[in-house]
Amino acid sequence: MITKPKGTYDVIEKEALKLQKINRLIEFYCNTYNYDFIRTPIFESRELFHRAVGDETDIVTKETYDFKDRSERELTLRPEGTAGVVRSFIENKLYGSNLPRKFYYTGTMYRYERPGNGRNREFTQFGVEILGSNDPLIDAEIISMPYNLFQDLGFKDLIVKINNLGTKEDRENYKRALKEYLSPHIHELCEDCKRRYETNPLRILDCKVDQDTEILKNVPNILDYQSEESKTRFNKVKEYLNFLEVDYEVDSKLVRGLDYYDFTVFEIVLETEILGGASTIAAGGRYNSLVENLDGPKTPCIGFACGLERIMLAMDELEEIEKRALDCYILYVNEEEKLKAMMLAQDLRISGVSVDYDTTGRSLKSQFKEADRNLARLLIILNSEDLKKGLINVKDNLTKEEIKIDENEIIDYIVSNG
RNA sequence: GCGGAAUUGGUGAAGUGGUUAACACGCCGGAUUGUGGCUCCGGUAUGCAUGAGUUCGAUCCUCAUAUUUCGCCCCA
Repeated sequence: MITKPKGTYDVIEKEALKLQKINRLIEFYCNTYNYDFIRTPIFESRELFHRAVGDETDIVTKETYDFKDRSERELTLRPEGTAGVVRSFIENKLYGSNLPRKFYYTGTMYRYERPGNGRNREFTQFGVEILGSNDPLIDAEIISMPYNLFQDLGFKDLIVKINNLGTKEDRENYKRALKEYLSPHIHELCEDCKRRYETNPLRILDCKVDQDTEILKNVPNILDYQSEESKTRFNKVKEYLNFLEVDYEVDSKLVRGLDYYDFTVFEIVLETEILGGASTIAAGGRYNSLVENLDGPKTPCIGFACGLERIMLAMDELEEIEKRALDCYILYVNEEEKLKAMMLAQDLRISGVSVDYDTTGRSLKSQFKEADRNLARLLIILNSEDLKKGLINVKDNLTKEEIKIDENEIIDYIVSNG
């Protein structure tokens, strides 16, 4: 038997219902927020991700699916969605007018990592990118949008964590102060942090091992190392979030794994047993230098991405999603009736009524069961005797009332009662 | 990339080194000679993740592989 590749999964049955529900809600929300749909390639040139996500990030150094095509082009399966959107924005010269551009997408992303609960090698992200506005109001809006959407889905225990990374200069200043503070304590840190001290000191902040030590508790605060302008900006974002009634907490140790972020960064966390260690369901931030770094004009941007698999997992805690109900199920026994069932189904379907009937040779009893499994509202029970008189039996599957309808009026009757 | 656990039908699962692998749900058929969802009866794994080994004999022991899962790392 051929099995699915490691870290992939099939969306079927209950999962399919959950995904459809999420997708409908996403579509609805993005319309109300006036976000335009965008689709970009699943694979891009390798260089794009190296330059956008960052050469030294874990995502690029050890998690990408890289391959060469038959013409030796170096390609990479996208590990995230922002780079492709920004590339498209630049390549199609969308920066000329109509700023800001607001895009949303859903699509599969690929990261070669250890699969587990809420982590897959092929996974789906819903994301939004707003290019061309540096207004703190946009920061607040892009945080409140998924926040509202998740609440609408039924999630209660949402925690929004925000932080301000400031400008590149701010971060350089802070890194210097951080290293200065940590240098006498290096030997007390965990092995990973010793390495991070040189490569990416900011990441020490959210280390799980050293988190509770005195050293990290008294670490300098990134918010104290920012310019007045940066601080003012952050205060505006928080003020707007208050107005939008987003319940947030400032987490000065929140740093993100992608290099392109500056100023506002945020995570939306869902506290639930089901998700275990994978409780961040959406995350994003501002990336004001990325367009420029990818050879476009200087354009301030912000975006977020949300992992649909994690949401689907967490939805198990919510009430059951009901299956799509069928308007009508046709039951028959003999060949003559079967032919009639087929033709009736065709006429009804053309009229916009959802209809089905058995094609496996089931007994009449089983056909009733099958109708119930499909949550059929009306049953058409064909009967040769009545058919000869031009009559068709229609049974209401709720009230169990059955009536005989003239063959010529059947379509109208079903359409108006279905 | 490192360490732990798991893998029996459509599903939930019990079980044993030796004839026909419990039980339940589901599904299919019948009782009900064309109107069901209750009841009763019957059927439903030539196989216990895959491959190899030990053995007279393995689903059960050993090893390898795959997948899943928990923690680390990282992230959505």
